[in-house]
Amino acid sequence: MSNASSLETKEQILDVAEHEIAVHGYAGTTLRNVVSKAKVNLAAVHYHFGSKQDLFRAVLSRISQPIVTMHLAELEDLMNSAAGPPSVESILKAYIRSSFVVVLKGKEAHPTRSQFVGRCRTEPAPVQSIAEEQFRPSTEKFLDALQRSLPDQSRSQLTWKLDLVVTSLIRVLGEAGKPGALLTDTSAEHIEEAVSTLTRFLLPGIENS
Amino acid sequence: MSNASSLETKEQILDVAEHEIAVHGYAGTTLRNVVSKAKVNLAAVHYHFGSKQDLFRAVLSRISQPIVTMHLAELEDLMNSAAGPPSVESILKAYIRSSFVVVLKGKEAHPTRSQFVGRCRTEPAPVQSIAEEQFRPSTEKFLDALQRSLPDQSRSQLTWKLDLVVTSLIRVLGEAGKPGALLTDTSAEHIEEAVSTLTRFLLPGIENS
DNA sequence: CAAAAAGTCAAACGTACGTTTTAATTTTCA
DNA sequence: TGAAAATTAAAACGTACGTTTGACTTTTTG
Repeated sequence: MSNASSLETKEQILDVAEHEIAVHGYAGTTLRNVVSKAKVNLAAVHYHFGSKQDLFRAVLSRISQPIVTMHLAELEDLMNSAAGPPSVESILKAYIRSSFVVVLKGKEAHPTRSQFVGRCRTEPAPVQSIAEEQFRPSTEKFLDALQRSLPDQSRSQLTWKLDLVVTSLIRVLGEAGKPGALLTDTSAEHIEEAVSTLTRFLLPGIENS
Repeated sequence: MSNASSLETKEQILDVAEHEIAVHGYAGTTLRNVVSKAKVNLAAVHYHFGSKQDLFRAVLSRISQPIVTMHLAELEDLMNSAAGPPSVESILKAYIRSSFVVVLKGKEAHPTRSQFVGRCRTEPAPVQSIAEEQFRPSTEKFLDALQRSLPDQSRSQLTWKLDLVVTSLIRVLGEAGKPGALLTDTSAEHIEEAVSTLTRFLLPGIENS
């Protein structure tokens, strides 16, 4: 069975790999660099994960699962809270807020996590499709919700609009802390303010035409 | 001196390198793969460009220089065409249109070029800053223009807003042709329509608050 | 408390990388 | 045309990669 020290090893590898892939990309990340910073043996990666690609999947799952779970729960709440379709603003805000909250939740990892997700969307074919797959359930549900509240807009119209919403929020999260960024601080008040600001920035474009 | 065949060699290397870096990223691109597809000798890369990083700079310059030149010219036109500051819509539309036109101009290369630029913005430190540097003159000028037309908004506000504009237009260009994308066709009419649509999507968020 | 299972470790596997070297070939131009 | 410059070519340089192996150590458990 597994013991505490093996769990520590696995988590240290995951932590360092997440950071390294976020900073250097998948191809730019070497296992030797990962195990060096994680202070574990090189063979531990293959013992615990099997291969570099499987390690990537494990890192991605650890990030995406809480996000998707949070998204679906928030959407469920929204659907049950009122009769009739919720407003576009409430859908958009729920999507943005839950993304921000779950990504920024961890004390330390936030720039790493959002850069990791952002990087996945521009990585070469195998990596990018693995990521898209993992997030698809939540984007599909939100697309459905938007479609119900905006029946006059075509599906493909809402598709590229939601895609730009995701693109924008990932950018904001990834740029957090840099000069001129929308998100300068990760305190609860600043997060909520950034959520409102980004919602206000994107909402009219989604509702119009 | 240089002759026709050496120019061909250089351009073939640039063409293939642009494509390979766009698809596989800088770290994921190998010179052996580049010279193989370009049908030139491995040593030709170092003879003509010096190193892998210098090759990257050359590829980036070939892409960024026409874009920046076009941007500055369009902005110049805009400033001279009317008395008083131009409308935010005209500034935004000029920026988006000129980006679309110059990137989509070449018959073949458009998915490659926009993916290349998009990738540069999320690449690790040396690569990303080289790209930011190359595009800074045009973004600075557009930021100044927006500031003049929106004096009530702070500089940092306009900074993240323009950053999201750039982020969005790169995403639209990079996703061109995929199902559900905003840009499905690269005919002149579709380009102009996409420019208008994206402008309409982003304009209210930039003007408000 | 041993036997078995789980985990760690150092070393080596073959492969591929960016770069350099040296020589052969082609192009330029007095 | 023939020496000089520019370009191409093949081979090797040292390094680093992902992965595998086999022995060693720790933990689990009947």
